[in-house]
Amino acid sequence: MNQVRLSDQAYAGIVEIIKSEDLEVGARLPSEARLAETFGVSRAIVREALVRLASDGITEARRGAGSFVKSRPSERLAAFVPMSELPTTLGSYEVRFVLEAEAARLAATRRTAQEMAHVEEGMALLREALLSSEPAHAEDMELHRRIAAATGNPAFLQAFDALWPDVEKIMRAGVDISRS
Amino acid sequence: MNQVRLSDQAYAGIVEIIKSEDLEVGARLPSEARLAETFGVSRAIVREALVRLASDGITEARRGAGSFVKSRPSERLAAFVPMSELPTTLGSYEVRFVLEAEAARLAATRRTAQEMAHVEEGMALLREALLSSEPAHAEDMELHRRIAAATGNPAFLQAFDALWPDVEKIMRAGVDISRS
DNA sequence: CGCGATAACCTGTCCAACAGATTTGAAGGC
DNA sequence: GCCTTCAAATCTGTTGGACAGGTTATCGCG
Repeated sequence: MNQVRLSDQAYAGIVEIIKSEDLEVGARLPSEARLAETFGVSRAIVREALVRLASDGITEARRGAGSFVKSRPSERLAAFVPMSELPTTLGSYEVRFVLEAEAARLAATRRTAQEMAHVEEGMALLREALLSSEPAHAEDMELHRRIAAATGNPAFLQAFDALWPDVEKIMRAGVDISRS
Repeated sequence: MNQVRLSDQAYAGIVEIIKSEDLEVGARLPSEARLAETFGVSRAIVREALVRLASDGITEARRGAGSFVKSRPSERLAAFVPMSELPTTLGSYEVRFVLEAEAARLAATRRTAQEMAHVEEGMALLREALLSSEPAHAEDMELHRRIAAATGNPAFLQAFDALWPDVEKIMRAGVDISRS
C-alpha cells in the first residue's frame, strides 16, 4: 500500500524539523541515529534522505561532527522558482510556472481546433483524477504539457520538460509535509 | 585522505554507464547488487547514489523490477545551465555562468578601488589554491561571488547564491567522472 | 500452442558492526 | 586558577547480511 518511500517522508520530516525548530544556517541538526529513532525508521533511510538534502544544498555533513544547515529550505525553494508562483489551488496540486503565462497567451492566438481539443481532454483527465481522491501529479503535468504544446513553439515544450522534475520534487515535499 | 564520498563516485559512475553504454530513455540499468560489485562498494552506497539520481530526475526505480533511465543526464545538465558555459580551463575548475558576463561588465563601470582590491585578493586566493594541487571549489566560488558583489547590484549576489549549489553539483560530478 | 504455477531476480527496509574524524570533558601540570 | 594534553564519548562513512514484498521469465502441464 505504502507506495511512498520512507526516505521521502524522512526528507520531508527533516525539512519540517529545520523549519519548526527554526534552525539557523550553520546550526547542527540531530544525529542520524536520533533522527532514525524519531521517525521510527532505520539509519539507512535517514542517510538516503540526508544525502538528498545535501545534494539539494540544504544541509552539509561533516564526518565525525554531524550534519549542519547550509541553507534554509524555504530560501532554496524560492531560489528554484523565483518568478513563478506555486499556489495550491483548492487543495489540488495546481501549478503555474513562468512558462505558463506566456504559453497560455501564445496558445490563445495560435491554437488550432485540434490542439484545443487536446487541451480540453487534458483538463477532463485532471478533473477526473482529482475527484478520484488521490495524487494527480501525472495528469496535472500532462495538462500543462499540452498547454505548452499548443503554443506551437517547441522551445516551450523543451523548457517544460526540463523544469518539471524540480516542480515535481517541490510538490512532493510539500505534500509529504502537509501529511505529517 | 579520501574526502570524496563514495556515493558521489557511484553517482558519477552510473552516469558514466548510462552515457558510455548509450542507454536510451526507458532502458533498465544494472541491478543495485551488480552496480555495487562493479564499483567495489556496498549496496547501501549504490542506493544513496540511485536515490540522488532519482531525485535529480535522471533515473526512476520500480520496486521489484529495477531502475530505469528517465532522462539522459546530458539533457538534464543542459537544462540546468542552458545559457551558461562550463568550460574546464586547463584542468582547473574555472567556471563562467550567465551572471558573470554581465557582472564583469557592470563591475568595470561601477567598481570602486576598495571593491577592486577585494576582487584582486580573491584572484590571488584562487591562484594559490590551484597551485597547491587540489580542489579549489570554495576559492573559485569566493572569487565569482566577489565579482558579483562588485557590481553593486544586490540582485546579482542573490542570484549567484541561488544558482551556485547547482553549479557545484555539476562540477563535482564532472570532476568525479574525469577521475575514473 | 497456450497458459498458469513457480522459481529467480529486484528493490525497499532493517539490523549490527567497525573505521575514521571530531568534539567534549577531565585529569594533571604549571 | 588556567592551560595543556589525553582519553572517552559521539558522529558520520561504509560494510555485510538478512528478510519482505513486488516483478519477470521460464518451465511444464494440459
